[in-house]
Amino acid sequence: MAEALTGEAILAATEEVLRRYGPAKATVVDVAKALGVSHGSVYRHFPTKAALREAVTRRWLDAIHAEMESVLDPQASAGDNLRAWLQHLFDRKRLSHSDEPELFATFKVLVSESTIIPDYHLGHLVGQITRIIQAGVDTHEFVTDDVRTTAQAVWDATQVFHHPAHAQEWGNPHIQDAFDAVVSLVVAGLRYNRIPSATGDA
Amino acid sequence: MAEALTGEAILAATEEVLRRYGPAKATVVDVAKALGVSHGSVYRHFPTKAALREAVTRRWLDAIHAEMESVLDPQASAGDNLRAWLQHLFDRKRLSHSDEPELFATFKVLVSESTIIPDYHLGHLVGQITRIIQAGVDTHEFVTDDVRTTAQAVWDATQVFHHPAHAQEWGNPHIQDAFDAVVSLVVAGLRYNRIPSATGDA
DNA sequence: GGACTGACAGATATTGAAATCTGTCAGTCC
DNA sequence: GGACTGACAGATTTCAATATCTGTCAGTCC
Repeated sequence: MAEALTGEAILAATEEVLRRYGPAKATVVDVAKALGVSHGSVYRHFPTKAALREAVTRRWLDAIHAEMESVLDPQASAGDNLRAWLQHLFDRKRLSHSDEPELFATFKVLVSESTIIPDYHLGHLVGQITRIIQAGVDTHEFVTDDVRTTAQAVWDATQVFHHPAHAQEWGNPHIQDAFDAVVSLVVAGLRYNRIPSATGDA
Repeated sequence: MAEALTGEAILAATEEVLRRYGPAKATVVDVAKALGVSHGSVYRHFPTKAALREAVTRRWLDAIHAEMESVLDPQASAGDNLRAWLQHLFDRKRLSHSDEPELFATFKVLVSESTIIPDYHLGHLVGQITRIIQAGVDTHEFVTDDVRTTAQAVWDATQVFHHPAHAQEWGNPHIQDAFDAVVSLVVAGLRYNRIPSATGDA
């Protein structure tokens, strides 16, 4: 009858069902209904409901990763790049939270229920920060013993501005000031930062 | 018959009931039963169940505040004081989370269900950080335009190590390294940090 | 013959009736 | 007369019956 059922079509339908019903109520039966097929057919493309949800989540995160990649400007200083990158991530998350709260909550649940997805997301974004900092070290704008560890520290220090657990604080009218203060502190720290090693030397 | 029923006795009994039953199951009737009185008597001392819970929480937080105060060493440098203070807060929360997970979860719920308690706790601890940083500014160890804002930034940047939403990450074997990296970055930043003002001047 | 269906077993979620809890207050007891 | 009791109304929670969902697979249909 209609075109063959593809994984892509199932992902799109799943996203729509998640958007409409939310993560708690969206069922595989709903997805099948939306596609006009039996739910058994969905299991022909995805082994479990969890795998289906994970595939949708990964697709969504990949879009963010690509978008973040595009923020970087090879001409700009590392400090400016880092600030712009963090600002863009914060704006992206904050807007998503305020403008489409249900979708934001949906992906918050989807990300938290997987064990590998958070590592995937974190690894990718910390990798981008690592590259920004490495560029800064190359031009002697930044100083650090261990770029990777420092990148993780930048990520950790800015958790309040991207971790969904802190989303309610993003509505605070002074949140941009708080963001600027943290980023200034972090960027100032990158200009001369040594991580204490086990062999001594504070 | 027995001694008169005091607010203090009710608070102690409430803490015990919370410890035993958890925040979801602990009832005012349980507290009254533990004290051998009718639950109406409890309402003679606390207007609502919420007020009772809040009083217990405040007592618990006040103990932490006093303990944190005692960490400060007037002889030490501001950097060392800040590092020790943050380390102590982190250790305190991490130990509480691993050694008495139910009690930790209980107070996490109690703190989150109040509107004024989190502000109270945050205001007090950021106040302590403010004093540490001010001492550093006085000795020219630290540089900052706005001590209070910078103190808030230090608090925000270290949220991963004290906000209960991140408690699950505290079990990670490398968490102390992550802590050291963030604190080093922050302390390095304090040595020269200017918060961008609305009038320009990056 | 390979994509799809639909009935099925066990697991999970929903529902509403019954039980418990919160907060009040007239009354008891020293 | 002031601290305490206990019965009460309305709100919330519990629990078990009922319905729905997940994942499987033998069978259907182009």
